[in-house]
Amino acid sequence: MHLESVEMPLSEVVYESGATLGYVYFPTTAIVSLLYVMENGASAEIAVVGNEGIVGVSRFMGGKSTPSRAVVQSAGQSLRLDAGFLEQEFNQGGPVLHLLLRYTQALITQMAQTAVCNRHHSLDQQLCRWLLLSLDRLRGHELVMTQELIANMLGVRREGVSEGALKLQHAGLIKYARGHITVLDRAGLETRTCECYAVVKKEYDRLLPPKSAV
Amino acid sequence: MHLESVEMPLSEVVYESGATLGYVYFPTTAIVSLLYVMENGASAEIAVVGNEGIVGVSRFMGGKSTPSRAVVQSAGQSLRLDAGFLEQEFNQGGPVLHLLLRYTQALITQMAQTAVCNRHHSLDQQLCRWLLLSLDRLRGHELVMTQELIANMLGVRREGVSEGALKLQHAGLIKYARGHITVLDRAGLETRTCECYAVVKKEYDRLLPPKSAV
DNA sequence: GGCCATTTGTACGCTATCGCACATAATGGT
DNA sequence: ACCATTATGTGCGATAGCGTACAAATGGCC
Repeated sequence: MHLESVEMPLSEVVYESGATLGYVYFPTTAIVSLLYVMENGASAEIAVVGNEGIVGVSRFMGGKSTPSRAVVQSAGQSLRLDAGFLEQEFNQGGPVLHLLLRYTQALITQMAQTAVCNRHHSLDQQLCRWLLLSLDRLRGHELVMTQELIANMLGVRREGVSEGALKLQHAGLIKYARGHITVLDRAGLETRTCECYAVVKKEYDRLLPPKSAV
Repeated sequence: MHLESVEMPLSEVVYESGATLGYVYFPTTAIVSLLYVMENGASAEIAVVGNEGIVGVSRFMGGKSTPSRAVVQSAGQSLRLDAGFLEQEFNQGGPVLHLLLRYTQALITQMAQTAVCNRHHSLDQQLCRWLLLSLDRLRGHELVMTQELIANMLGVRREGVSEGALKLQHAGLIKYARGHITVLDRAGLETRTCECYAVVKKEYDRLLPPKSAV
């Protein structure tokens, strides 16, 4: 069979910047972060992919690689599909092709909104957005993630995340403990985040209605 | 014929956020900016499209619309194609499909890099990047563009652009005069800009080698 | 039970950019 | 030639986030 389940441990690099992708991944319980690492080592997250999406879009888009890196943000499982097989399927057109492309458009929206958010919104707002994005892609209400790692994703200082997380904790929205965040008040986060979260969410719902499946 | 030439005046809105696209456009001499306008009116450019690309990618990606707006950044001409016709062509697969998708991937790279750049680089660097992106899509060395408009694109204050442009002018890299910028030293701009420009440029060259045509 | 590495909290000066206010300069229409 | 409009230059205090340094707390491990 071309499709097999694989375990994805936290911080695993799914693919490296510029590398040709041998597989594409459909996260089931894992969450994967697409991020760009700069020459000086600083990084910034470009998009998040969970069970709604596909890691390795560039493979069927024709480029086979991208300048970004994919890292496991939340450990879990994914279905791995041979890229050559997917390409074949893709080239036959039909519903598979259209579903993949609609997902890609949703991904584009997320990237675009990330650009806007990076430009205009406060660290606090972005932190809330990030927590919500992760939460949407998780089963429960707890994420395993240090402030250091969140800072890497957002492309900010760890101290900044520390302060932001404290505010949220004091407000009773989250509970933080050595790499374990429990979200207590989801609605509260939605109040504090910027419009970017809702824009992306709405677009995902529009392009990928819950019923659709491969 | 399905393809016709249209004039695109400066600042024309090619399509509005959320609107269904009736046409897609292949700029020949025009340059189009994709930007997102926030609730409070502030905006940020997400990508630029010139004669290398297509305005209205979302149409064949399946979404028919996007949350962003397309505005003419530099007046000129474009070829306009009926979206339905393109879709039809697209669905037949083959080289047209693959070219469009490769372009879309290049566009994705540009958006991703914009996100990174917004996060990490200085206004001065971003200004240089912006000038180079425009320059690459123009015939000559002169762009018609007020500082106010550049500020809108970059999502920064007009005063910031003013200061940045002055520095460049004093360094002899550009000449600025009431909405007319002449680039005198392209290499100088490349020195001052961040790595983002080169990353995107390289990826465009890789995905869309000069010889390819529809 | 105690040690050490990891994670988180806090402080402080620095810088880029913002928001606002206003001065100056060039252009075009009448 | 004049004036209104548009475009650009400049100054200032405010602030968000940075870089750095260090302290405190927690949990794993021997």
